[in-house]
Amino acid sequence: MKKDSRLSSILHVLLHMAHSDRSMTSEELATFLQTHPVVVRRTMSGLRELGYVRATKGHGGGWMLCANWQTVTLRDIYDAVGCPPVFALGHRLEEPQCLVEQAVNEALDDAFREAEALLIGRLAHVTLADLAADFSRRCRQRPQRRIAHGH
Amino acid sequence: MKKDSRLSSILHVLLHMAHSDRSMTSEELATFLQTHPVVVRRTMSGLRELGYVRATKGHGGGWMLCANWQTVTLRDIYDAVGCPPVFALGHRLEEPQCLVEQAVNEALDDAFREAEALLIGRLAHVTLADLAADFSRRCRQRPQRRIAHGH
DNA sequence: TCTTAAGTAACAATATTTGTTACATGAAAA
DNA sequence: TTTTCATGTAACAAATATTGTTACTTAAGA
Repeated sequence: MKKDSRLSSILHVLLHMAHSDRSMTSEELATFLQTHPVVVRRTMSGLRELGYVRATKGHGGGWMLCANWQTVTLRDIYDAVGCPPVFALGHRLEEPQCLVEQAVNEALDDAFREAEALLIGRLAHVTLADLAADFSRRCRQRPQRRIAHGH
Repeated sequence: MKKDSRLSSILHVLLHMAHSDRSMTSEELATFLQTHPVVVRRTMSGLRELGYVRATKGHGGGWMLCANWQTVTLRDIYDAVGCPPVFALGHRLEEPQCLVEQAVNEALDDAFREAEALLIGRLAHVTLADLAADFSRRCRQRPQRRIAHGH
């Protein structure tokens, strides 16, 4: 299954915007992501509606941050891009008639619910400022990662 | 992203097989899943290779359980179907050159790793016997779920 | 008025799971 | 021995979701 990279992409461009004092066009941001400007506008639209960024048209226009860097968390950004499904695993039917299938689904859903709660909770405890500080810290402490890093 | 339902499907048919004392054909199992017999053979092949089930050809043939119901866990079945990716969320690039993107990816991966470890750990603590017992318990304790259940 | 840049709809490309067909292999029954 | 049944597997089609692209509109500034 193709993975949804909108959260990762948006966080990437937000950090770049934080290091710029002027507005940046969709084309500039698309260069960071090696993608198409329309993809940037589409993905950023959720953040604009929630007031985390502002877009202006015409000469000198583009995208400006207006989120509170200290209070907005990765979970807020996850919500802003539309709360995409977390798991690639699922059920054949959501509301099966078969009792056996109901039992299997509920047993699996127990585990899925816990894992999702953990993940979202972790995202909710990282602010954009934390992420930026983490970026700076990584650069200072682990410069060797600039060359190559495993996955 | 389309969700992978192989784990759910396989557990479903395994529970049905547990309630049968004869071998069952791919066609019978496919009826439970409302799918095609070839899908059953394809998905079961991993379990066959690991010795959790045995398939016999010809008249009276089909699939027979030979897993230790007390020791084989949902995690073993997850492995048997090929350890499909857990998350629908991911990164645009796995090994980006951009330092910002590296920092974002690693921050997200920390959360993903924890959530995946929790999920897999939960699956590893549920044996097939547990699941069967849970099924029986659900039937006894919550018969109203037979009619409808939310999701 | 012209140029720049976002907003958006519509559609193509891409990737993954699922569904299907076709054919080979093997085992049991007739 | 031939027929029938059932799995094994490759190849391909269908369905679905994300990503990429084009075309056009709206709006702001030079």
